[in-house]
Amino acid sequence: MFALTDATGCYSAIEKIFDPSIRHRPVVVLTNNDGNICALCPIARDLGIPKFEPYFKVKHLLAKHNVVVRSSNYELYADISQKMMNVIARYAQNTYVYSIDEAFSDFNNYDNVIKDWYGYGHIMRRAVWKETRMPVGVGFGPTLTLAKAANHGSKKLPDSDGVCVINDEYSRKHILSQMKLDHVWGIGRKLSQHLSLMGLKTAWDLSCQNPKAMRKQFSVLVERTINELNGVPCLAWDDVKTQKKEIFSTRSMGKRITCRHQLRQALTSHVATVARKAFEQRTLIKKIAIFASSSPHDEIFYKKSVVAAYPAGTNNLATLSESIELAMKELYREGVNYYRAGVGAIELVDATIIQQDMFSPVDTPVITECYHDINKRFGRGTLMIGSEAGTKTWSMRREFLSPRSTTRWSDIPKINC
DNA sequence: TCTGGGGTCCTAGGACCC
DNA sequence: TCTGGGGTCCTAGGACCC
Repeated sequence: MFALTDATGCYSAIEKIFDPSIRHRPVVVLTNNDGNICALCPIARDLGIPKFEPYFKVKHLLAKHNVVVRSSNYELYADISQKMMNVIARYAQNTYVYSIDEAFSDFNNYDNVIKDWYGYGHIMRRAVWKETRMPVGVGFGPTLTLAKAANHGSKKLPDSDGVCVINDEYSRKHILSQMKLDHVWGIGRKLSQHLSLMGLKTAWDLSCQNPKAMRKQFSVLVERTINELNGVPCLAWDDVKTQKKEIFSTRSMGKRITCRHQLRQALTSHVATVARKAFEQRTLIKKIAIFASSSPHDEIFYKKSVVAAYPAGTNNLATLSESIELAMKELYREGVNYYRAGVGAIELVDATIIQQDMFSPVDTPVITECYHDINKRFGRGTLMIGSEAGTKTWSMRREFLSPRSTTRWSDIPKINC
């Protein structure tokens, strides 16, 4: 048996933890740069506020309903998420954190021990609430896809109270036949359009299709999904956390960049982020892509990307920054209003097994290690590449940022008696 | 007249996830 | 005026190998 535990309106729920005055009010959270709405609390959802709408388009609607608006506060969310995951991890032999607000639990050896999954789900749910004040839904199923479906049911079904279990034919049909096709894990917009043309409407309809025939018509992914919906496991997760195969850092600008110096500053700060993440997971970079563009909503869309290669692999920030300098020659055009820029490591190799190259200079890892060590001890930005220094006038807009209550001494909550 | 059969690696693009 | 930021996997097609 597997379980999926998932927070309800995660970001908006976290905003409510440290601000009791908004607990009974509708709350929405915006994406980076205050662009779109990316999370709503149940009260806001019931008011009919749309998700993934540009903020400027729904501003009037939010004002009308007196909705509380917050900017994304990832520092706070990441910390609360970790606390939540620690509680969840206590209740199964294996846990896999799938995203910031959801985790799979593996109960393979518990089948003879736990008789009442429904009751067990409520124990987990109460523990998370008591220790972190996060509301979660729990779904149980014999495959990961069915656990996902049950979790969906735990929030959407009218007769559910936060826990849903698929453990027999009756419960499987009951939940799948009330679940829309595009809510199935692995079925996105395009596929559900195709499938609905074939007359399929619900997850149950999909599960009744012939997997082999669907593989021919679509792909192996659809075949797997159908099998999973029928209780035949096809998906698994790795026991150990695997290294990332790509690492990207990219942002849109709070204020457009037009000058060369600022674009270089933004790119240098992105490459520093990528280098740090690569170092943390102990990989070397063999190829990076450096890119910059105007906004796709602009009349003339400018987009350019440059790839730099390091045959021997590197995580040396100075080496990487030199590539930024070179790329600038190709990326920068006078008169372009840069809206977005970023850097992505697109080829990574394990740093613990290094293939030497006769023709490339050998990196001195000591400097890189010291650099990261100092920044870790004294805070990010203590050391940086020169071209990153200075005021970042383009940095993202976060007008409605809440305090980082659990990670900054200056933001610690105060209680006035 | 008839022109093999098996494989790998790479890339671009698309679809999906949160 | 103002529209997120990450990731993964699969497929098809081309180049190349013996």
